[in-house]
Amino acid sequence: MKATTASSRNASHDRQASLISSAANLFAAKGFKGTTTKEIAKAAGVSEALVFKYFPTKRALYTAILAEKAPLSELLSAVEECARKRDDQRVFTLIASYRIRPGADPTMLRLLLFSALEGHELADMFFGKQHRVFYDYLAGYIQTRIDEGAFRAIDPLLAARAFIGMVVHHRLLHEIFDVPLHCPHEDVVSTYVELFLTGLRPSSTAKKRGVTRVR
Amino acid sequence: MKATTASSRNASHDRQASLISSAANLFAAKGFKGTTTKEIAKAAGVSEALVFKYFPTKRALYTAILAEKAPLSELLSAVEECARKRDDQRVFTLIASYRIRPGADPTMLRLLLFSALEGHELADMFFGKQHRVFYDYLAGYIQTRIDEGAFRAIDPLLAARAFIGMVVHHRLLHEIFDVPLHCPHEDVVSTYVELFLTGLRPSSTAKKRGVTRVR
DNA sequence: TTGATCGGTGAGTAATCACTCACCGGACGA
DNA sequence: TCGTCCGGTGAGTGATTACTCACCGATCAA
Repeated sequence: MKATTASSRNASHDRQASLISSAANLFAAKGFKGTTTKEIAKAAGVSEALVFKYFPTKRALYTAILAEKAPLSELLSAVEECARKRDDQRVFTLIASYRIRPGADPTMLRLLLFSALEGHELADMFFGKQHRVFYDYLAGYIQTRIDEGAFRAIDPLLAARAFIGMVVHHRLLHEIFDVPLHCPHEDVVSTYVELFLTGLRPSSTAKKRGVTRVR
Repeated sequence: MKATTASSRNASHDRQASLISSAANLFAAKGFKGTTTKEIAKAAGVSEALVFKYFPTKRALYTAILAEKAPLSELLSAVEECARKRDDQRVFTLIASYRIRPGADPTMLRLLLFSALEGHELADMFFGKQHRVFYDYLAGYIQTRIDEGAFRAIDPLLAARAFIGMVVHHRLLHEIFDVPLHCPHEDVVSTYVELFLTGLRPSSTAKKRGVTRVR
């Protein structure tokens, strides 16, 4: 019944992976509706008909891409290491550098934005895997540091969003809007981290600027 | 030769405006390639053929939208007022509230993102009108306050991007990724402003955390 | 050798796309 | 009353789309 040897199954899997990779680049560059199945086939070096042997519809191919791509976790473990040592500086520097690092490819960010804008069903899941973990983890860490008195009292989720916001917005400007970077990324990272951590430190003098909590 | 009375010219202009408005909503919701001219016509309540009487191509209609939309400047004057009085708190609160305000419609942000992602020729101009002015103005103000000793030394452009980054990212999460807001926007704004301004204040003690400038 | 089962393709198909064109009806000056 | 614009439309046009199908050649167990 099934003559699928190991090698043929490998070859089949390779084809599938190559299709996913080619399609991901095209979808990231031109969006779902902006990419044709003929282009995908040409980019993968096969006929258009073969695409539909591996994926029943164009949308299924798109879904397979979003479901597969979720590369992180090697970062999270490094961050956790620093978090245990309460090295705030390095915790935030790691996260920022990871996102701003020069070689980071824009594919993921563009794919994420396109999927959210075009309202794909899996966009939420994609966002969850790619970003939500950072917010939750960061918010938890910030809460801990507040409890320990290292940070001043602040909504930890908002603080986490603020930091990720700086960093992601920076990528957005650079990769999507082609705004040129006028200084090396290390400086960018350290400036953001410094700005953020300074903003979180408890004031030595009991500060009195009532506008913060109540309007 | 020209029997175009004032009223007819008005009617013509109204049609055009109504087409632009209908099309803008659709383009914002589904992108350029995701929107059909038939849909635009139906949304405006006219025949598809009429769309092409007013705009030679679908792309020309899109271009007209981007070229027209640029609503701000009433904000900038209010900000300048506060800037003259060196009311940092209010300067940044104004800018943040303007972008986070509850009634702000997501059309502009989505249009901006779509145009940048889809690589429209006018995307840069659109971005310039909608956002660049803020960066330049803010960076200038921050530089002034640094010179006056009110803020610590920091790259003013990066600082401006950091602040706008927090705010825009917040909108992005809310409007594009449907992340729920867990607290009222006034609190969000004041938290961000407080975080940012605290991060900019010169340290009373001569601080010594060498990581900031050199890697 | 046979024949069955693969991976792979060229040549379609129906639907949809942006865009065109011949034509309509009513307002208006003569 | 007549002619002439002019805003507006229904019914197309060719091109492109996602997707299908009949078919090919290589491989390999029997």
